[in-house]
Amino acid sequence: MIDIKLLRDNPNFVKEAVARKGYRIDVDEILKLDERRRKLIQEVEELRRSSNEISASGQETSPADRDKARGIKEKVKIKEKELEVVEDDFLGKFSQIPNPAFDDVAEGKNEADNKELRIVGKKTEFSFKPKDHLELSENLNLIDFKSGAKVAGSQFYYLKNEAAMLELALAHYSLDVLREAGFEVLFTPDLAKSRFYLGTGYLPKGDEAQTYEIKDSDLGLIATAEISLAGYHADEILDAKALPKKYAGVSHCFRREAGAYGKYSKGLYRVHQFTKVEMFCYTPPEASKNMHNELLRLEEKIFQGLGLTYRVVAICAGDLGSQAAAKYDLEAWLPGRGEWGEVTSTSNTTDYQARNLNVKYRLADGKTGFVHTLNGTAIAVSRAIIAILENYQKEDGSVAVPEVLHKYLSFKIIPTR
RNA sequence: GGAAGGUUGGCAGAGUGGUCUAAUGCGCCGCACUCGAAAUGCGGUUGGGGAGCAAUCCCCUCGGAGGUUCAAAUCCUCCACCUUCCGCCA
Repeated sequence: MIDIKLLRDNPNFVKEAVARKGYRIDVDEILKLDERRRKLIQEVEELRRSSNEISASGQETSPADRDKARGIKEKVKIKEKELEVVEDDFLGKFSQIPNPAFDDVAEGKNEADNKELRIVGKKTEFSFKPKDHLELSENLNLIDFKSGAKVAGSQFYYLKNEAAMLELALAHYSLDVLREAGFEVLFTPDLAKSRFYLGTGYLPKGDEAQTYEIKDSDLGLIATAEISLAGYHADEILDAKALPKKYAGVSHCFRREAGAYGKYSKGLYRVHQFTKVEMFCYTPPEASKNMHNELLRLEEKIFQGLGLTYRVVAICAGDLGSQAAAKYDLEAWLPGRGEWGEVTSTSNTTDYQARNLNVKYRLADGKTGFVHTLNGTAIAVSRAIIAILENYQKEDGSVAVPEVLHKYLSFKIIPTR
């Protein structure tokens, strides 16, 4: 959520920020609720004060005072109920106000208005007609969607043979890059309590349920390790000297992708389960912009290392979602479809997540404040596999393996069968 | 799955109904001493919220939610988590 003071002191800024992101929220209504809420708080507190006065005065209390205190308590109960209703209403609406986009984020309504910053590498050229990853993985016996569908449903799969080894190698490779960059490596839980999977991480526009929930429990399968890594320091006050904290979290990611059928819903591109190495950082507020650049730089380093062609896309205000103040995507060139496909995403969520999860830091003078949190994909393995298969395929149908992965694998080529 | 014991401020840890406005220690901040530092001494230091220009005042906060009482860290109920032991298991 945003800072409530920002809303009170500068409602017009908030209204503009909401409009820039394309959200429809009645800010004035929220302000009115806040006023009402504060008035009720004053009334409740005044009642409590007078009752405290009676019992905190000394030792035994007279029967008359006891009656009086009992009477006050009745009134408090009624007022508190009233306050609770207003408070819930207020909080529900207030927490929907999105994190304002930075000033330097481009205006725009949706994906179409995102801005290509640069292309790195050249679109792979072939002397033959390149196949898409579906055909390649079929021919090379790498992915079994049919059995995946039988056992778990459509858009589940078995990763087989060299592709399975490739998955491990890609994770290992990206972790080595991140360890060298000072990241602490964690395998996180693949499940989290609702407090963390709601509102923390991956939330699509719209209200479709995105998370798989565990029956009769408060747990859900995480859609990204961003959720488990953001929860890692929830309700903690971190020493300013210990910042920034940089984590590389490995997890499986589970997404229901409800209603997301379309052109690219076949194959590995959009699946219900995949492995991902996620970067997640906690920084002091003044350091988050630099860290965001650092995360983008690392994403590029990883993809450059793999020899893949990509472009960097700056996400416009209307496509940021509620949490991010700024966001960059990397899109890899996918010859099989002849288009760019999103492979990473890095966001600066400033103090928006930290306020929800109550993550603070303490300065040397004892003052505390909310940290900034940032996240970025190091490698979404399934999509990286698509990019490798489609870009490294050869005319005879075999696929070469990027050199940087050789040291993790016992093969340098995925041979034809 | 069974049994027992726990959860107190940044950390450790005392506190079993009434100045708890939470002892004490560590850490941290300020001041004094010092050329400077260490040591020492003195003072400060949970977090959140509300009123006020401010000084300041008030409310809440001892794992969470309810309850008993004029009064709850302390008593009762439920829940979560942690530790140890037994069983089972990779």
